[in-house]
Amino acid sequence: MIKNLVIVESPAKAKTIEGYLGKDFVVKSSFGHVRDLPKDNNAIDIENGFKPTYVISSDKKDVVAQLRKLAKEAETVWLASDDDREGEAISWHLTEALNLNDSKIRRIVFREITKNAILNAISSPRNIDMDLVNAQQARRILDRIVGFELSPVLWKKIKTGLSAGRVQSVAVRLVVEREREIERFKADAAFKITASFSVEGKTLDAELPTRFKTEEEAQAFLQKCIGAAHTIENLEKKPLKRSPAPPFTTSTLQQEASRKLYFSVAQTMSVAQKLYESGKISYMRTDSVNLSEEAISGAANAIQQSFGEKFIKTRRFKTKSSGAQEAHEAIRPTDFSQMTVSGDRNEQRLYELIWKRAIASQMADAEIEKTTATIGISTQPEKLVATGEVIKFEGFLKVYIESKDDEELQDDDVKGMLPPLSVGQTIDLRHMLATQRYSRPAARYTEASLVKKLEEMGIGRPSTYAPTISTIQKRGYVEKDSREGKERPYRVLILQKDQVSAQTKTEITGAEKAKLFPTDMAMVVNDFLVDHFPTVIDYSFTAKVEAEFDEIAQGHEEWKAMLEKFYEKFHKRIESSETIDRAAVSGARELGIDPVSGKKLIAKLGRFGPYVQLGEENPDTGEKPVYASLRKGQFLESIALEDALELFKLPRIVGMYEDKEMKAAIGRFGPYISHSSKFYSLPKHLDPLQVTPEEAIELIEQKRKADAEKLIKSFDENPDVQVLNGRYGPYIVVGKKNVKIPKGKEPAELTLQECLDLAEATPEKKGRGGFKKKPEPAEKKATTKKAPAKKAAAKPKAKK
DNA sequence: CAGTGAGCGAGCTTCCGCTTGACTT
Repeated sequence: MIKNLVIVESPAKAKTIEGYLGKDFVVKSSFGHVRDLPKDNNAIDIENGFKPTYVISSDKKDVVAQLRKLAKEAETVWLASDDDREGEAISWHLTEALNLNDSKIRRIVFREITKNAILNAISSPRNIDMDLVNAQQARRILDRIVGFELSPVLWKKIKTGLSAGRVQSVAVRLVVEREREIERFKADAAFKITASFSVEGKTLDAELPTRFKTEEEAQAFLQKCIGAAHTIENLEKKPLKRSPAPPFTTSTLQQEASRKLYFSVAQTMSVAQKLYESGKISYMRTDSVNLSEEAISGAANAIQQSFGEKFIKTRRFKTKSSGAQEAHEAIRPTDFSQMTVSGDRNEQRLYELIWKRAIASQMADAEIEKTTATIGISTQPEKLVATGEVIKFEGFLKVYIESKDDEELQDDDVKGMLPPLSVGQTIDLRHMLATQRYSRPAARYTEASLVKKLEEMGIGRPSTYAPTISTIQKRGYVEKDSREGKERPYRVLILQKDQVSAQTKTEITGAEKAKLFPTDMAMVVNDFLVDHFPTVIDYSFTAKVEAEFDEIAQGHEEWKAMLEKFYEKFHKRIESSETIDRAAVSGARELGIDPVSGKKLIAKLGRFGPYVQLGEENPDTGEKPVYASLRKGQFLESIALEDALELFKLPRIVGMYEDKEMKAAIGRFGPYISHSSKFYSLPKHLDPLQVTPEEAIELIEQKRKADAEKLIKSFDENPDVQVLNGRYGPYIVVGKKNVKIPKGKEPAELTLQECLDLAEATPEKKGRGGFKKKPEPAEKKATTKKAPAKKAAAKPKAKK
């Protein structure tokens, strides 16, 4: 018999809270939502006022059963899910799923996990706010309708398996539009003048505030500077203050961990999860920059201990993002006196980052003195400017400096101290440079900078940023990739010892590391959605519906009426999309005429990905077009005629070996040789266009030798079955399936039958993503070799 | 990692948001 059952969302939270409450309280977790719309297409009865059907999520059956049992025994059930829209809905779903009646339940909320906050909450329970619950239902149903009506349109018009949704489609759109912006971008160059002086053995660097458009102008300027005297005309000192950034939210943590530790957003979340579960940090999915009073005084104590009174300046930050629901604190250490933690290297590094950021947020401003020296040139009216900074008081800079994205970086970001100067002082020129500098296009998104952008637009939630980023990659819309840059020449003019000389140097431009690139599929799908469903893919769509959800939450609007209004227009668009011609959305583009054959070259997106087509079908002459797939790094929108023509040179027959052809081509994993249905990757030094038969044969024989060394056992009766030695120890291969060897079995003594049985007992790997699914007919033996293998088992499933 | 690129059309796919483990090739 228990007196009080408290239900929270997270098990780690439950553990902490149980410690705060007496033994009259049992604290359990719901592990998030326990009920949801079923996966099928009839979850919402649109005709009957969008009536939803809810089911207990399959992975929550046990949790709900356990909670139901405890709730039955308990006198009072305290529903303590998060203080936001989703949390309110979780509480409501719990009352439904656990059959709780109103007299037994109390709804309580708190926004920080501190003893005071919990006890306060217990002393002021309230009822479940049905307006807030309805706002959540409207959100859930709208997302389901958008996703489940839009995606099938894509299956019909573009490719099966594609997806669209309120959040992911906008994320893809951002990446697509950024790519096009970069594609359109034309860099313009200008000459920047810098000068280096010698002041009593020390160096003083200065710059001309204006730039010159042409080399001639820059040349003329340097010429005029020959023999000039340089004098300090003015010295100005200005005090500057810098303030620390607020403590981390999910999105800012992902950004900093990406910039400083090179973590992916998923990696950041999984490392943070471990820190949270071991009680070292507060909750990591939050949009709040707020710290509890207890945390602030904890930070102040730690600062006092390590740096002294002078460095303390407590602050209460306010959130800037409008969509924030602030159900939790900002991300912070649970114990500020712990500067480091145990755990693996990544946990330690992420913790340190969190500690520094949170501590710095409660530290004094940095005081800086900025000096600007103006340097006159006796032969010219133009002035050079040198700036330097001296830190007078470090303040928060002692522990933490926020990093910036590439696009925000300035060349002169790091400034040192100037040598001692006085007005009227003449200084010696070492050299003056006019360097050609190109403007840069907007930077491609990283995972983290895309999250930042989404958050600014109020799209997505802390719990979904990382999953959204991986969804758009899994669906084949976006690829995280690195590119080598290209060399670009630039001009430098040098004035030294009263002589002006010029030289051409080269710089690397356009190199990218772990950036997001849209695929051709993303381009085609995005254009289709923009054309036919402009509303839902509009950048302000989420903001608009959020405003309506707020109205519902306030009780000013009825949720069914809101959905009705939205659905009417949206569904009309879905219906009229039926008539769209498939061919019109293939992204076809004419590249030009092949100068050799005189045939037309077209690039388009097909069922198997982007390809180019040379020539056209002509029934009169019997002429047929030839096709070639685009390679990694090539795109429909940007591939040039000459690069496309190159594609037709591969695959190429290298020669014969054991009466079979050896073909060279480039595949998903790079260049390779194929021979008798087997593939052999080409090492870097072999070019698929140049590789000789001898080289190819050597490659095949080497690979065979290596494979033979891995082989433990094979069976003459069935060559599809082998026992091999792999990276993780011995395993069995049956056809294309890898099978684990159970403990206690000697790999060398396995019989064929044992292998087959083990393979049978191993479940199929359910991987999605590949477009090559070959469902085997269950009953009939289908051995038709020539027929396209597209027949699936015709086993009608009971529809519900 | 090939070859393919029309349309026929079985039966599959899909959303967002809240939470953790179970996976170990």
